[in-house]
Amino acid sequence: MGRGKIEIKLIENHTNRQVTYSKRRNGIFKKAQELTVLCDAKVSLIMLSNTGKMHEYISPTTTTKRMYDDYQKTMGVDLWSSHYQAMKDTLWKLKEINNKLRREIRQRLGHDLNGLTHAQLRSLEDKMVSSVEVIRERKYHVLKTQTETYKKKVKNLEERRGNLLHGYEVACEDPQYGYVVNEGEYESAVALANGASNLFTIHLHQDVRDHSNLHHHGGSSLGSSITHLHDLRLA
Amino acid sequence: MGRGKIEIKLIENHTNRQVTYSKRRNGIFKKAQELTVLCDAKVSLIMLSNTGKMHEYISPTTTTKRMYDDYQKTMGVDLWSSHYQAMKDTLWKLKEINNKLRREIRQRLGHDLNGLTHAQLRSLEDKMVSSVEVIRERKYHVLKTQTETYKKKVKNLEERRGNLLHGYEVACEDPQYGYVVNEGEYESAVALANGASNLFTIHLHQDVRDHSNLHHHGGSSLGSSITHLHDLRLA
DNA sequence: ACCTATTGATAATA
DNA sequence: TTATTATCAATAGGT
Repeated sequence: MGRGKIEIKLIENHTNRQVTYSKRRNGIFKKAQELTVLCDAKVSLIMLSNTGKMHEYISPTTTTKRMYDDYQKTMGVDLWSSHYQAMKDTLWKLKEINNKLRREIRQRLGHDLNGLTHAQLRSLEDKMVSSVEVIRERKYHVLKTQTETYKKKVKNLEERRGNLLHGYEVACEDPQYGYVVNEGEYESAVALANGASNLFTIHLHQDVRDHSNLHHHGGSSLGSSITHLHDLRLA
Repeated sequence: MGRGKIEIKLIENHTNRQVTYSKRRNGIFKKAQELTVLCDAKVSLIMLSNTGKMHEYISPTTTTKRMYDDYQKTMGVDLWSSHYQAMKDTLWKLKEINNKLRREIRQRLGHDLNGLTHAQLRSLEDKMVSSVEVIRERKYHVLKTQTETYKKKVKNLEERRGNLLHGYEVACEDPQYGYVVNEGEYESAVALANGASNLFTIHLHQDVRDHSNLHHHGGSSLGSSITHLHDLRLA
């Protein structure tokens, strides 16, 4: 249909191909819309040109997602199963690991010991005892370090105070002054020492879907009677 | 186009509608195929009649899944994210919990203690010590129970043996006979006692996708030049 | 984009 | 369902 029949084979001329694509695409869109109305059918039509432009028609009575969901049901082949399966597997493995970890912790808390034999209990006890030893050592270490740090701070402050007093040659004998300075610095030191516990925080970050590279420009050369036409460009 | 132009509105006559659907459907399929060839385009066309019959055309150079994937990328909105999001969330939470559990275990093993303050270490130590106490008690309990079970077994066997000897009034003084019986039962008893540890097994089961309710019948009234046409019926 | 000769699609009918 | 065919619709090539 045209000024001469054409063979159904790739149109070599690039411009010609573009024009034909555009014309025929609109033709198919119109036919899809007519079928939707005439026969109460639901149509999902997605077209991707060789230049990367994407266009779709979807019947107003449905959505693209629903159409593909129906398609999946009908085909019996789960289009997304490959996506799903890996995730399901991961999920399952994580759950399994999780349960094992929980059990281990419970046992180390002294619960859930019913299933363990005497030998297992003995082994567990030994491990716990040696772990307690490590913890105890660490505790002493922390205590010692903290004390030393504090001592150093105090010593340093005393020195600074001495220098101050000496440098200005001020015979300020009021003991309250020095005391206040000391106390102030002491409070800071303690706050600093305790503040270290704030480091004990788990920092989490979640990857977020990238929504850039989306070019969506609507429009259609068809009449206003045709709605639900989307003109999209591949990123 | 036909013996008279028609308004684009629902065809009331059921039979007429069916006929028109069938004809126009094939027309669109043909045009989709022509577009694919002429313009090197990729087309995914899914049609669902009001009678529940589903038909699709997909360009030979691609697959329905790939078209849908591309479509999603272009739209930026992940159409199946609703399916996945819950799963993704669960996955993330599990990972988080997992990490916390691991950390807790490591700390209870005496590792990773660097971030803990003296107070935290002290608390951990106390918990561990009391847990060890529970484990120790359990250990003794198991030992005691096992011993008692064994004692009972032995006693029971001795009684049975006595009854046997007495019942048959056999003056079998051969000490090896009784010894053998005893030993055999002893082995069983020990095996039974140790066998309890086999109960310490986690039973796992995974749900499997249901693939029933699939009706797939191919075919198309178009010529052999049009391939990749599927005629499907909704389950 | 628009035009129009020509081919292609199809509504009515059998 | 399938075939025919008079008509209308789509479009190839040119502006």
